[in-house]
Amino acid sequence: MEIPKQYNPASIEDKWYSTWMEKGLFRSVPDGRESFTVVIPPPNVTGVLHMGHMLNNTIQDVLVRRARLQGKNACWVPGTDHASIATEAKVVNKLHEQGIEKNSLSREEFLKHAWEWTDKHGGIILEQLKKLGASCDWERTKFTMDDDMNRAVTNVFIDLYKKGLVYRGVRMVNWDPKAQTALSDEEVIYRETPSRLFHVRYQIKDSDQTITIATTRPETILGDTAICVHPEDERYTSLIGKTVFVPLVNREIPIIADEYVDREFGTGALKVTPAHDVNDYNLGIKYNLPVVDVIASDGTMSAAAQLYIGRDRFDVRKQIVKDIDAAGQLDKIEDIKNNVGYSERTDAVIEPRLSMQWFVKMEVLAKPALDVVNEGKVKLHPAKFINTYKYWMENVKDWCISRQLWWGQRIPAWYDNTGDVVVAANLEGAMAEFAAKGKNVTAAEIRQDEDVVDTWFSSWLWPITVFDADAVIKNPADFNADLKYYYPTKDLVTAPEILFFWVARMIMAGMEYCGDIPFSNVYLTGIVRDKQGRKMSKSLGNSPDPIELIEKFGADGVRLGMLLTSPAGNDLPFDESMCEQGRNFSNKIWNAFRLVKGWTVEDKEPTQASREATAWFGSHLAATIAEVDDLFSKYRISEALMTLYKLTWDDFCAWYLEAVKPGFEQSIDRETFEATIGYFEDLLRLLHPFIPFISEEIWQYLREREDDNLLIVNHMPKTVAADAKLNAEFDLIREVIAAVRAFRNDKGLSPKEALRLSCKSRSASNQLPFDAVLFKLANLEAIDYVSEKPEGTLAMLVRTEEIFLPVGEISDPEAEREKLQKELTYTEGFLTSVEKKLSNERFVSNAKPEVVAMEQKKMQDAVQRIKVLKEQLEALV
RNA sequence: GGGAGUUUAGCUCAGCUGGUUCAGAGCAUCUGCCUUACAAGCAGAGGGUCACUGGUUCGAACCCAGUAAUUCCCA
Repeated sequence: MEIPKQYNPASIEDKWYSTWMEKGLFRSVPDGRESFTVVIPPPNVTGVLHMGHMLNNTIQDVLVRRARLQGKNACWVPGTDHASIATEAKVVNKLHEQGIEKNSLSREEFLKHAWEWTDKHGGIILEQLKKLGASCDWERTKFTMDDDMNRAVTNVFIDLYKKGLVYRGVRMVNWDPKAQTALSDEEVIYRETPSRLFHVRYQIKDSDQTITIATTRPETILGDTAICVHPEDERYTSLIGKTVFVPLVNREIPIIADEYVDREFGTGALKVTPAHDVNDYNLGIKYNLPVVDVIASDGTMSAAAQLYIGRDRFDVRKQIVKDIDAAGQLDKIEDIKNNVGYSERTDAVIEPRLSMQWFVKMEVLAKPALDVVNEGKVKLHPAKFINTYKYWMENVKDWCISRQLWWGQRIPAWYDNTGDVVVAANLEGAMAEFAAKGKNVTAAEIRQDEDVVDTWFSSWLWPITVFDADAVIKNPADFNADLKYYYPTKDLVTAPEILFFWVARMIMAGMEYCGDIPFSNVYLTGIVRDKQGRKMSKSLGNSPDPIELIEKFGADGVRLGMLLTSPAGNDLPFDESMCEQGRNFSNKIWNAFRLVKGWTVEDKEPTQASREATAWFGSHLAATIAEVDDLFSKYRISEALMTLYKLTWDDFCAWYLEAVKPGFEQSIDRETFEATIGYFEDLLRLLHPFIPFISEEIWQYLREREDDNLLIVNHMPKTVAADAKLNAEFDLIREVIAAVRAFRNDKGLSPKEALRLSCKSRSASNQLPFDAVLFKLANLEAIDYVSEKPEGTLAMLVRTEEIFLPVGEISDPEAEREKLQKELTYTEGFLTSVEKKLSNERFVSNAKPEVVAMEQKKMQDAVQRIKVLKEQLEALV
């Protein structure tokens, strides 16, 4: 079989993905094994794969594939999120392009369009995940707006309402007066806009004095209910507690003091308009101020304004300034720039507006969710996020769950003509509820709340409802078999920015509805950024297309590229060159495979070098596996990968294979060959979670395999005990070999020219370890054990081993002397510092005995080195 | 404005309980090699005021305080 020199991923990846699928190897059903469950953070149903998904899902796949190889019943549940705001906005835009406006459609008509859109674009992202190699159980694919998921949302809303945890309340929303709708924060665009800052004098009651405030929105003066100053602002302390008159309408309002006020801005006195500014609203709550709502939903002045009723707020802004000036209360006008919010959709200036919304009380729910993290039942990786989590949970605010949208689960609240409200799953239920209140209301008199719930109100149930959507109304004993088996899930992989929105709430829902945590570990990824450190986004166009990357570097290459330098919680400045490194690694393994595959095997005695290398690699492999296990247990996935990368590239390819490799056109003995294949298999097992495709491909051709012997469902290497002494000895020999190579490099000698190496610090009865490997890889013709430096050699020190290599004559003795002298000076300095330390009584009495012993060893080594260096210097003369 | 984090080689990051010759790894760079698996490669080398200032300690990249830069979350 002719194997190409370069690994070509394209055909291989599709082949293995279909094989795995056909054989149902991603499928999981409950059985007697330990479960290992991961639920995907559901991506937007109509979204396309971006680099953030790539990182996130690669990590999940690594964890899942590793668990599978550890013999666990691995179950990775995929799915998508209906993403109400994002999806609705996309549908609205698409309809707009077709000349259809949302407000010309009925709710039902609009939803029909939305479903069409969802059916057309939904699931693209899941298909893309397959290209990446994601080993999800696709038969379990869920959507947050599946019927059973909707049912769960309604049931939870009703349940929380009955428990008194859902209530209606007033909240400040971003109001678009043109579209007549509330907008989410994401839909408001802030732009620096030239504005004018008007300084207006308010008359103080029973006094000749006035107080001057500065405002960019003078029309809201009519809604003022207080003036606020900083309590330590000496200009105003005497005025605190007095009252002033609102200009033009002469309403009497108090002067209050709060540290919120910025003394530097404007005049240092702030008008407080709770109905039309978020900060003012909060001040209003704090000081129990009345709310005067002077702007109507269409942006005109309301009756409460008393003046200018029905006129647009911007006309009124001009007019009121004139009127205030006429009243002699306008102090001055400044030109400034300030940030004004505009509607993303209509470009109208956003008005903060109070409106009735649904809320979830969080305090009761947050408590257990905080406890399980504090107690370490749910672990965050990296742990630094615990601080943020705690801070948020201890200061948790009620959750506004209503959204003025149509795409999503409609709020199961029903109103009669009087505005009285009941909560029920459907109209019949609502009528029954009203009847229970003693009200006789007909179906025609009842209307359902127009709003839908926040998207997170469905996804906070995700780890429960993907298995048993009706669990939220069941006792744990009645949960279905899936939920009982798979819940709690093990690892959740997600981005830190949704730690609160999603992760915290899932923990709350899990505790509330299953009485147990939803997952044991939360792995928080970083944000994928471009080289300039900017977040990757569609609008910047700085995000590479993941599918193109996969085509260029192979899925394995891209997976490595994503993981090589992305420790948990750290941002990942993405660069294609990392995928290149990943691809190169694939190629390296491929060529190791080519080498091994090309060997002819014979029944004969192994060489001494092969025996030594085989013994060492077995022991080193064992040590590395232990190290990798430890790193995984700490979720240091990048480091685990780097450890395996070095094990494969350096230890296996550069050292082991070079040591056992037969000469040109020579055969290899069976024993070494079998050991090599075995080691190669172990490497593939270890690497499979990271590079599933190439590892499976090589696995199949490394030996004759039965049809169903696939690596994906094989097992992790059986661990043996590592021999630390052996490994340390090999490290020494590596250094000796490196020294010989460096010597050659330095002296311009060809690697083909065999050298005679002499060693002083050992004897024939105490030889260097691994001398056959040394002999082969350093290309020696002999190893002599000597008591004196042989003539015509150059001495070198490797740790405490003194070795000599022949040099016809030293080409540049001066440079040699300088080098030695430099090292001698350094070592003497080092010795001095160690001696100083050891003669310090406080060190000797305070430091741990091991540390002192270590220092003594250091001192002895240094003395020895100095002695050798001095001898070498003398020999130079 | 409130809170949390980060700052170590050109880049991305390790450095765990303060103590191994502790200042590390990968990539990049430089030098020499087309050495019969691999130039997507091999061998070797250089590269750091551990952000700054002060403190604690026998001893600080690590602990404490302050300063600066920067990122994120909430407002």
